[in-house]
Parts: sequence; structure tokens; C-alpha cells
Amino acid sequence: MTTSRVTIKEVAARAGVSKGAVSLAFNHKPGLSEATRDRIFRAARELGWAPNPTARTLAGSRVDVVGLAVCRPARLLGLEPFYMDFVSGVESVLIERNCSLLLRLVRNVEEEVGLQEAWWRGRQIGGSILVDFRADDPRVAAVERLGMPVVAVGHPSLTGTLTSVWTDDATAVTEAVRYLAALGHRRIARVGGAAALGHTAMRTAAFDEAARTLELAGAWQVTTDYSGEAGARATRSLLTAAPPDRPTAIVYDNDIMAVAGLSVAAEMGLGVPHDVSLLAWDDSQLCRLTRPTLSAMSHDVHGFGAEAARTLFGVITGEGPGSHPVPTPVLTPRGSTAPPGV
Amino acid sequence: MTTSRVTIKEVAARAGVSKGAVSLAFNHKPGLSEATRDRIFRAARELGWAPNPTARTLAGSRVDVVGLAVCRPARLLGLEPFYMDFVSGVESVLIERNCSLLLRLVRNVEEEVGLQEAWWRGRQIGGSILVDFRADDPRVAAVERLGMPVVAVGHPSLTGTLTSVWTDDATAVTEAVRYLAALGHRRIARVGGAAALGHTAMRTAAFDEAARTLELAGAWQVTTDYSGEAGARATRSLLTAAPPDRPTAIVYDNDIMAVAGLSVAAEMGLGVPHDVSLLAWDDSQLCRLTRPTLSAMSHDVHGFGAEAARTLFGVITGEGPGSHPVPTPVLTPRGSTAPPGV
DNA sequence: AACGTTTTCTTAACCGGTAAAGTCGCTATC
DNA sequence: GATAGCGACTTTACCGGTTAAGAAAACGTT
Repeated sequence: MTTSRVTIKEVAARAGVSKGAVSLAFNHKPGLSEATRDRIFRAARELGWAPNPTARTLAGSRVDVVGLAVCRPARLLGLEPFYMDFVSGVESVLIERNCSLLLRLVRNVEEEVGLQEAWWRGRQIGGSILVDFRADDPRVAAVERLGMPVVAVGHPSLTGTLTSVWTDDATAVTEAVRYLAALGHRRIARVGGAAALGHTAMRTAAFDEAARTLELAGAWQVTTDYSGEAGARATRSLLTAAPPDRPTAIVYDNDIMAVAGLSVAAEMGLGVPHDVSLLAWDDSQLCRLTRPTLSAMSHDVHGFGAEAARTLFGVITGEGPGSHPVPTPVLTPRGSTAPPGV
Repeated sequence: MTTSRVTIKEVAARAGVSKGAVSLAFNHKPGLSEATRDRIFRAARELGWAPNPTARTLAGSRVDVVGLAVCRPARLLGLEPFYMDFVSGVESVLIERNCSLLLRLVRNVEEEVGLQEAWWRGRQIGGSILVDFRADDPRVAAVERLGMPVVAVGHPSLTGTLTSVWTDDATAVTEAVRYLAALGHRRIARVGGAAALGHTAMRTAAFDEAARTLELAGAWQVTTDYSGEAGARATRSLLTAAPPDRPTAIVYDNDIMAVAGLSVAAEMGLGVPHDVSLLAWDDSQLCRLTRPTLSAMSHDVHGFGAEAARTLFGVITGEGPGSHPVPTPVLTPRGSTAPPGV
């Protein structure tokens, strides 16, 4: 037996008022005496009623759902600690506003554009969090055309006029390279993430720049799909060269690839950090669980997600466009980095 | 400029019919000639119209959103490969039915009960996927009372009359212990997951049973919170005993703790698998990225999620209650298990 | 030609709220 | 003492669909 659906009408009847009055009370609008307001709330409590969000949405008031479409092959997502952590940060602020997250995995940006449009026009969401920006991202124009509130997680140079939340990847990469150079490394490699992603390009550029500035003797960069397998492959190929042509330090674009790299070094009989230094990115728990522990560029991903959500609410409530940097990842030295061995 | 909202009325006007007719066409209901049907679809296509799900929901037809509330501390979720992988499996089947996933992190079961009830009564979702069952789970009664379609991810003994999707944890644990025993281990420990969870209890019982049946010389079990830190702590405490009182093999309830255990063994100067064998659970990519690689009880988590979603659709479309086992995790031997050293 | 059936479509009443406009009694004002 | 103003509600018209009941045209029957 289904619990009989209780509607605004019953509440109104029980409180002895019209449903309009109940609506006023529940939206904290003026025009009701304290006495009737109380009677209404009491009646609602007694009947266990709460306004139906679907009806509310249809009637044109606020929507309490925010969208998040993620575009990465499903199987890769599973391992990336980043997303779940990010999502949990988002959730932490949605919760306090009684909002929910509509999550969807998409295959490509075009599909995402269609989805966001459908969500918005169907009033399914009040706004959206956009992630994984690429150069000339079609979402920027689409979202502007729709006039839909969004927060873009990505560097302002990629997100156009959209309100953005971002980390300063360029500075972080530079710091990473400087640190390794300061330890004495002259031949440094970087195993990057997906080439199509805007922040990957920015990191790549920053790495090149830093390599030039510091006049490194060798600098290599490759891009991957973020998977452990790809990280292992890349590492293997970097480390097979004979010593003078081989990097003495490698920076990775996420944790998983760094862990994979660690394992490849071991498999090749190279000591970490003696023969090669390894530096991870993001810094999840994982970095503290390996032998040696992984030095990393640390990042409060959870806080990043929370900030994105907070900013989205700002946009929804009419705040003008803005750019919200979150703290730059900081270097956390652990056991996988040291001066190059002799 | 917002794209002008196009509604059913405009489509009807353009096709020269009433909105009722448009509705019939889009719901593939009888009562329309092929000719008008075509005219309607053409008009809709030309205007780029699709029925508004919110209005549809309110008018009492099906809801194309399914709910998933996850009850684990946010920060732990980030690392657990399990959830994201599971979610991506769920998504893979939602996508082909044009459905979305409403995701919510909750602090405890009571909060979840309230949430599911609100979702259901507010017609926010068409059904829900329930995870992390515990003994006498209050959700069973709540959901039955509501008459809400759900699929319970958990052993039938925990999920009452609800349709369930589950893996045979008891058999898997038994197989794990048997395997280690077959290798010659007589002192085996298990680092379990959260004690409150039903499947943890089942694994614990199965482990005890297996230890008795095989007449092991030593059997230890501890429960944790699934985090790497907890796994490290547990491992450390197990391995500090002097050799005769120390396990020669440890089974973990997830990957992360096994990785942590591997690192602790190294830190204590113990060789894996020579001094101690380690066996992980779930088997994400992670197990292939360590040195030595981790033997594990492998599990198609992505497929598990997909099966859960498929089953939920079955329930929504009126299939009676049922019990859907998915394949039992199978042993995948790698480098972390071997006969006990001398 | 009259009549019961179908087929094809239209009407109108919801679904559960919101919000603009209207009603009514009461006090303040000149 | 007529009028304006205000507070406290009620009415009513949507929002964008679905669906049961009604109506008009087409069709087969005798």
C-alpha cells in the first residue's frame, strides 16, 4: 500500500486556508499573519507534507538540481580518484542547500552540449558544473546562447566569459620543475594527461617554458589517457634510453600514473629516488601508500569541488561573471624525489 | 537571449492538430493515422521540440531519473575505486534508456531513508539503487511501505523481500582462504571492511568457517573503515608479532588496503610474497601497478553496476521480486602470493 | 437509408504547485 | 462620512504535459 500522496490542498484544508496561503507560507513571502503561518506549518508537519519540487519547477520557480556531465571513458573514471573526490566536495555544499546532483557520463563534448541543452530547456536543472575544458570548447558558446547558469572548472583562457573556478596549473608545473632542478636534475620528463584537455596544453607549455628558463639539458613530454597502463608504458619508454639520454626525474599528471611509474622503475631495476625521481600530481591517499612514498603536487580536490558548487550558486543567484582561483597545488616532498644519484 | 521555449502547443499548431494528438504521437499510443503522426513528428523536428520531462512527471507518467544515495564519509569515497566504477556501470545502461542518475551523499541510513522517501513522494525518481546494506536495514521496511521500485545491492539475507543483485561473498572468501591454505599457509589473517556493513559480517563468518574447516593454526580478523591508513595500521599490528604468532598471509577487503599493506610489509623489512602473502579484493587497475603485483579476488564492478541498473528497470516495469546473483569474484593470482617462506 | 462500429482526433479536466490580480474588513485622513 | 490605503487572504490563471471522455467522419451491415 502506497502512502497516500498528501498535497498542498489537504494541508490548506487542515489549516483552514486556501492553497495560495500555504504557498505563501512555505516560500516565506509576506502577506500572512504569524498566527495563520503557524497553523499552516503545524498542519504541514502533522501531515508530513513538503512542497513537491516537480510541481514547483513546472510552476516556474527555482530548480534544486544541478547538473554534472563527465566526459571520460567509463572504465578510466573508475580509478581516477579525482572525480569521486571532486563530486564529494560538490555534494558537501549541495547538501546544505538541499540540492541534488544530476550526474551523467557522456561520450564526447557534442553529446554533452546536447545534454546540457536538454536539461536546461526541460528545466531539469538550475545550473551546471562544466569540467574538462578543451581549446575552443563548444560548450562556452552553447551555454551563453542558452543563458544557462554554469560554473566552468578550468582556466579563464579556456572558459571565455563563463564564471570559472581554476587552479594555476602553469605555476604549479613551474614549481615542480624548479624543485627538481634545485635538487640537481638537468634531465626531466613529464608524463601528461589527455592531450585534448586544455589544462594539459597549459601544463605542457609551462613545462617547456620552465625547461628553457632553467636551461635543462633534457626535457621530454608525452601525453596519455591518464590510465595506469599508459603511465607505465610512457615510463618504460622514457627509462629505456641509456643513462645520458635518460631523464633523472619524471613528473606525472596524476597519482595513478606515478604509481605505475614507480612499479616500472622497480621492474627495470632502477632505484627510486636514487636512479630516478618521481613526482605525482593531485596527491590522493595513494601517494602515502607506496614504497617509497610519492612526492606530489598536492591539491585539495574536495575543496575544489566545494568551491565550484558554491560559485555555481553564486551564478544562479545572479552574481556577475567572475574568475575564482583556488589555491595552487603545493609541493609535498616525500620519498620519491632526491638529488640525482651519481 | 534565451532560446524561446517551445512547447507542445506550438508543435500542435504547426502540425494543425490539438496538443492531445501530439501527446499521443510522442507516446506511441494508438488512435492516430500514419499521416498525422508523420506531420506531428516533422513539426516537432522542425521546431526542435522534445517533451518536457518535468511536465510529464507531474502529469503522472513515468519518471526518467533513478536515485542513488551513498552513505560513506566523503573523503573515503574519493579513493575507493569501487564506487566510481560501479556508478559508471550504472550509467552505461541508463544512457541507452535516456535516463539520468540522481546522486546524493548521505551521512547515515536514517538520513537516506528520509531522502528516498522525499524523492519518491516528490516524484523525483522512478526508482532507486540501494547499496551498503547492514543487518536489519531500516530501508527494507521503508521502501516496502512506500511501494517504491528499488534494487537492493546486497545478499538476499540482508535485503528481505526486495529484489537483490549480489555477489557470493561467502564463497569468494572461502575460495581465497582455500587458495592460501593450498599454498601451504596455516596462519591467515583478514583485514575486513566496515563492521556495520552486512557483507562484511558475511565475509567474517565465512572466514571463520573456512578457518575451522581447514583447521588453520591461526586465524585473525579485524575490521576497518576501508581506508588505506586503516589498512596500514591493521597490517602493522598483525605483522609485529614474532614469527610463530604472525600470519603468513593476509586477505584484504579492498584494493587500497592491500596496497597499504604491501607498503607496510616493505617498511618492516618483510618480503612479499616470501615472508608474507597478500591478497587484494575487487581488483582494480591498482593491483597491476604495484611491485610485486597484487593477487586479488577479481570482480567486474562495472558489470555489477550495469546489472543493478538493468534489474532496477525490470522492477520498475513490474517484474516481481527476484534475486540476481552476479558472478562470484574469482581468484587472480599475481606476484603477491606464494607458498610461505621457510 | 438507417444504424451500430471503428477510427481519428478534440475537449477538458487534472497533476501540484506559483503568482498576479482581486476581495474584504478595518484604520487613517481630510 | 466618503475615500484612500493597507493587511490578510482568496481567486484564478497559468506551467507543459497526460488521459479519460466526447464528437465527427468513415466504414461495414442489413
